[in-house]
Amino acid sequence: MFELKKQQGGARLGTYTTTHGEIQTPVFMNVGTQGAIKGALSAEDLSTVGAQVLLCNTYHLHLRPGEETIHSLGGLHSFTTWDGPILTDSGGFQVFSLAKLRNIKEEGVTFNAHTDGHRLFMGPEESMKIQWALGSDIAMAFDECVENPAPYEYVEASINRTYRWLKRCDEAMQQLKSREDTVNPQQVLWGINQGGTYAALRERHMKMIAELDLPGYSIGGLSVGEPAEVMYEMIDAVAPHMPKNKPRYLMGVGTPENIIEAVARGIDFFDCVMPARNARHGHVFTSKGIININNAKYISDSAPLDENCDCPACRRFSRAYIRHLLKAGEMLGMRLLVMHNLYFYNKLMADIRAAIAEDRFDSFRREKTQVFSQRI
RNA sequence: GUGGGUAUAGCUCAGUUGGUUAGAGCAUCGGAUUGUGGUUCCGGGGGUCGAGGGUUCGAAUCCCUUUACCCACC
Repeated sequence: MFELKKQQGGARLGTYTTTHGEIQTPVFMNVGTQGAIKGALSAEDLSTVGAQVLLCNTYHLHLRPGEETIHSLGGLHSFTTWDGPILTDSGGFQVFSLAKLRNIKEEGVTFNAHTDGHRLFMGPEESMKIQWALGSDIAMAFDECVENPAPYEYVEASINRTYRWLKRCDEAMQQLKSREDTVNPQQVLWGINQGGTYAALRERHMKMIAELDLPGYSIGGLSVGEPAEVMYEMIDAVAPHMPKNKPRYLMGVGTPENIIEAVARGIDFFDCVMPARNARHGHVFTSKGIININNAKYISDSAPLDENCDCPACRRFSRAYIRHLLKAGEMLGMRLLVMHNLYFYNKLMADIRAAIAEDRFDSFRREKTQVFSQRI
């Protein structure tokens, strides 16, 4: 399923094949938590911004409209009309980030829904059942994302539990896929590495889950408040123990600089809410650095957001117009900004792939990490 | 013309029996955001309290004069 085509230093160029199409890696997965990218983007717009993969969320879609509804309508691909690859997150992170009162036990987690506060339970079997019903191409394991910082003893106990949960996820998925009403028989399960900011625990846990021989592995629980350097150290600790011929996914990351640095350390898959969320607040990624379109200096700026960008917003509209739309609360302002930022991220990944293919990733890395991080 | 009312930040308004450096919301300006609760969070700037005079240790607050606007009546 995953073909590693080339390596330059730590950076990898590959192709991951699903029944809904090939994914060229390194890749950025576009986050559409509730089945759509926030900012009024449709499945059609996903193609426009160069998206290869859509990421949806088990927990949110379970709350509404419910996985049974989506299953009865033929699964997420049919429901959203996005015919490309879809990855579903397991809900593990949402339990950690959204739920206030959560009670973690061996069976799973009891917590309060963020929508109306009702008590609900989710464990490995529940998460797999939902993701199976949704019919995503890649299902993520139900894991525990521990807080940062967390005591060593707690994290150690947690990775053991997350390992047991992973085995239960694997078994549940095998059983479910034998059912006649399976929407996506080719659905696969990826495992998630945890271990907080303890390199030794990260490494130990990675070795444990690698033995299960799953078709993909991810690193979770990072970019939750720790410095970027610590995150890079954790990747360096884990990556050497990830199977070489399988995709590697760094969950929830990150800034353009974070992504370039992680690619250099051997990561193939990324996802992050940052381009979309920041866009909604006027924070724009450009080829020359970061701008805040809310700033007064753009009030009569006739230039596009990024003169080197070919996205629908930049091809046609001025900074002044988009700033006005955002200030005036017109939905189009948000939509154009989200489209631009996602186009930028997907283009960034295409540029990274080209750089690796042409043996110039090192210079690309040196040149771009600085530029993309600066404010202009 | 007569009577009544109002006047405090760009806007809408609080402001206790007169008592620290006159506040809020919105607007404005800037920042934050990392496996997304879609208008969020944090911070900054901005006032001759309509004007002038008086009382008082001290006035946005009390008194007088005046100006503008609003309402009612003639």
